[in-house]
Amino acid sequence: MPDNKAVVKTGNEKSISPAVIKRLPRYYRYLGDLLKNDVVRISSKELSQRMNVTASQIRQDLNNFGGFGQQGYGYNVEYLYNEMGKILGLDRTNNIIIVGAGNLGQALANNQDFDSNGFKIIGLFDVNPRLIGMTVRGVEVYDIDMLETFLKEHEVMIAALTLPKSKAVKVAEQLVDLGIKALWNFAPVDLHFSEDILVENVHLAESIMTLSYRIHSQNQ
Amino acid sequence: MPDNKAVVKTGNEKSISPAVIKRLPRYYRYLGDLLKNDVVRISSKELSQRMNVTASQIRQDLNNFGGFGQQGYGYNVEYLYNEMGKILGLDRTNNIIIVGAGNLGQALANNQDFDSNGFKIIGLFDVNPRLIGMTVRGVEVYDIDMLETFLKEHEVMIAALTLPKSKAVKVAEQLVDLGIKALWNFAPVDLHFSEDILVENVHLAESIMTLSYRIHSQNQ
DNA sequence: TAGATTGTTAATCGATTAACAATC
DNA sequence: TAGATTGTTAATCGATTAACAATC
Repeated sequence: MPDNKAVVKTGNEKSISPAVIKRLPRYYRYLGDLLKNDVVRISSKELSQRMNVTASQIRQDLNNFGGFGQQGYGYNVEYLYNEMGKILGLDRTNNIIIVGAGNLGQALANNQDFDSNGFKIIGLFDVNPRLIGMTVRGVEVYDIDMLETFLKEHEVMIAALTLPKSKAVKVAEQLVDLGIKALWNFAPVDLHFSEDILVENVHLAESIMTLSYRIHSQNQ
Repeated sequence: MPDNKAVVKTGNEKSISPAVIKRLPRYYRYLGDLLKNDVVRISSKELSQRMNVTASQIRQDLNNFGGFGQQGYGYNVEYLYNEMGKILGLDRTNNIIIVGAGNLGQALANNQDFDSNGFKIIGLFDVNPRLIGMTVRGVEVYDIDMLETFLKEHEVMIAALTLPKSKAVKVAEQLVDLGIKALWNFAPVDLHFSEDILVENVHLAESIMTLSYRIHSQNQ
């Protein structure tokens, strides 16, 4: 009987490095722009010049997911754009709720970029009675007490956390308990859950601080 | 006559790697939290456990800027916090203008985190007559035509760009012409200027896309 | 002093770039 | 076919981790 070690697969066979993953949306954006400008094909070299990266990196990155190009030709823009969209999970509708309907939550709800990429904001939640009942771009603001009911009735994977630091951790725990799988966290705290709960942080204060650092370190 | 090559310095003698720079604000945040909780001293080991990084990395990162610790003792939290603040340029007032006074611009203007770290939003600008004249948290929204006048009267290094993609590039060029040194760009475009103009991007669409990628690639 | 913990050098790991054979 | 450009392997570069002598 032949031993069949290495036959059992660990789920994620070839895991893609975080560095690569972070670059994917930028490729997608450039390809979308090219498509809009009716560019039919592009070589890794030309794309590299536009994006200010190396052609080698582009080819390496793309080949993590398959051979999308053709020798002597380059890449078909529309095909590659669509394939990248599938890789990014943009070929389906990703329902999102926004918890915290203040300025930032409303700004997200109003952002058209999301809709056009398959993200659909289907509800905002807040504790503030002045906000509850409002609609933002057609999306209602619900009482945060309605979360459980709402999440039973709608399939939602992603919750954006646009609420004060003090409430973020507790609400995040509640959301995870209610079945949310991914947190898009705008609060200046680090959230820790089990491995299968995904967290993507947008730390604005940290972003502006790195800019400040660079300004003040510029000339020594 | 001794040759004195290597005496002329290139300005930035030991340039800090981008990876390190990006971690600095997070250290600063943790130290601030520790300080608030009246923790007087902390070892790299304990901090590493709280932050979920290696102690080695913390020591390496900090030692890019000097020896802030003491053998056998660790780091004095208040001292290190203050030193990090200086490194990040938070020990002075950093004036900011926000160009684009929509939801996102208003959200930034309302964000208290910035004030407490030495960032001061001193003006918003927009083309929309409905917004012009409004105040957000005490800060006025000006006609975008007033930019030149305003920037002559105020010392501003940083401009936040919270306006539509279509206008971002042109307005950015105008701001650079008017002497702005750093752009905090929220529009989904890449801005390219000469080396001394700093750009920090916050690409929200790209952020949510990486989350989407991770969701859909989770189980194969 | 003994114990703890830094600062720093050396080793490892991972990511980027270069090179080129394969091939359209 | 000849030229162009990919896919992929190998070389380089940079960042992280480990180790430990220095020292408080």
